Amino acid sequence: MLQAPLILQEHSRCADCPIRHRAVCAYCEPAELVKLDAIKSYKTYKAGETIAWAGEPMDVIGSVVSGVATLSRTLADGRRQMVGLLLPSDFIGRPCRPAVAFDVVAASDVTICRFNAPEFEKLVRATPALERRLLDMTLDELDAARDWMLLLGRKTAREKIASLMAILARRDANLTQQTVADGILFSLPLTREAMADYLGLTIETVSRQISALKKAGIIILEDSRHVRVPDFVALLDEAGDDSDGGMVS
Amino acid sequence: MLQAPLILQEHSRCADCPIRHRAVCAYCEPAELVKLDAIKSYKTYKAGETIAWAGEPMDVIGSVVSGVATLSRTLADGRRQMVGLLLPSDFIGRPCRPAVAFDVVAASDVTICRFNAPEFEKLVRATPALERRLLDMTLDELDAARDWMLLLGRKTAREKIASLMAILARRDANLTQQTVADGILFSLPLTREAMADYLGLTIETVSRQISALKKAGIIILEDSRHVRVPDFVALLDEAGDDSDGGMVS
DNA sequence: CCGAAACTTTGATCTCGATCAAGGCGCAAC
DNA sequence: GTTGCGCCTTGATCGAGATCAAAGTTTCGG
Repeated sequence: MLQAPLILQEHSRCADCPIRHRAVCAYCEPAELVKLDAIKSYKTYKAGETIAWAGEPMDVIGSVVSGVATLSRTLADGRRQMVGLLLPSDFIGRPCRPAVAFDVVAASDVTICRFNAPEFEKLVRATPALERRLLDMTLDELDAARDWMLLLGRKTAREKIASLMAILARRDANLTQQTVADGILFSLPLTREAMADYLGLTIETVSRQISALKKAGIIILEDSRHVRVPDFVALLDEAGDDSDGGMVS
Repeated sequence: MLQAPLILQEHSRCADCPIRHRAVCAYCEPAELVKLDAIKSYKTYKAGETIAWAGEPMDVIGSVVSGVATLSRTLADGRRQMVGLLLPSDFIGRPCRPAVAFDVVAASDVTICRFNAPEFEKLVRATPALERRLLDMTLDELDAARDWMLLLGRKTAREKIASLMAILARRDANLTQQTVADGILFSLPLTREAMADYLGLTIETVSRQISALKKAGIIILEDSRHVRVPDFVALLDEAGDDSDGGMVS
């Protein structure tokens, strides 16, 4: 079970960097916040731009401030699988590892709050609370990855689409603190191709299954990138989990 | 890249517990070994026995000494996906988490070296080196899980089987320190059903693809549970990775 | 406004792996 | 021995999703 995302009010100085809250600040002392402040900078990437290639030296450590980034790997013949979706407040980078393990690509325009890598690692080493927090986050990501393995290995195309919608709806609702009135409204921050790469499908199948869910009344397409879910429980039912619809780290 | 498993010679007192080496001892002081010694016990499970159910309170923390255990999740209608394979020297359990996240099942008779959970966690909290080691291990598992996502989402049945064979061959070779003479010989510690659950296939497809690889000369079946690989590179080629064939944590 | 490019949808057909079905093998109990 | 039970293999058929193909929609620069 994901702990509820921590919203910004706790430390006023975090207002400009949502990330530090969820990813780093949760268990750390105000003193560490100041130290993190000193080594951070912002960078914006255009949609489609590659932020880091697998195998490169690790210099991307930070978090997503806005937009969507993806982690993926591509086989020699071009088949691609996305292995992680990085939404605002998600942490990027593997602390204390020399190289990037998967390609990091901007799915939309993305702004990232970056920490100077060597200094960040030095700070981590010196701060047990930070290290503990990183372990905690990594365990969350591991659980999410394993939930996704169940989806990739055993769910039908329709269940895959419903699961993805449920995750995005939940994330969006958390971010906007929106209550469920005439249904949840959220945006699809991914192209059909990106969804296909995430779900282990083709774009045609993604499109067809979205149409099918629309026809069944489970979702309503405001336009091709905005979805309304009148009955979230019905959506979860389509997703096939008995549990809570899966989580992104 | 997996670091070479640490073999036993480093501390003589570890001789009876291979686990502590790979999972815990690598970075810790001899003093911590003594403390771990004090809270460990062994337990053996029969093949097929469930070691822990998802959702149960976490009291299984330790490592596999011999045999094979699996992590899996099952959908309401019975579809099952294995999300982790726990071979000798692999760590079991999520430090400092209240509940088990996936079913832990013995695939063969399994002996586990268990640590008293509360005391283990206390020791972790008090020992930054241990905590760092756990973070490191968790990152390895995360990478392995994501590699597996690529397999589940995008590889063909034949590539899946070849990938699994490559992983098992590598693990076995590492354990036995065996050199490649007339090929690598290793045992399949899994039933066809377990392989199917791991690869997102059915048992019939697993059986057929193993037969196909046999017919193609990529593998030689000594019997249904023992495989010889005359040319490991040819096997990797069938597995479809450009990289190193994938790793189990 | 037009035109081009990127993205999306829909249709027709094909194929890989699932499903259904039968039989073989190894082993333990009787 | 025979019976029964797990486990594995092989064959025949089916179907979900891939592939091939075409057309509709949105966006953006001119």
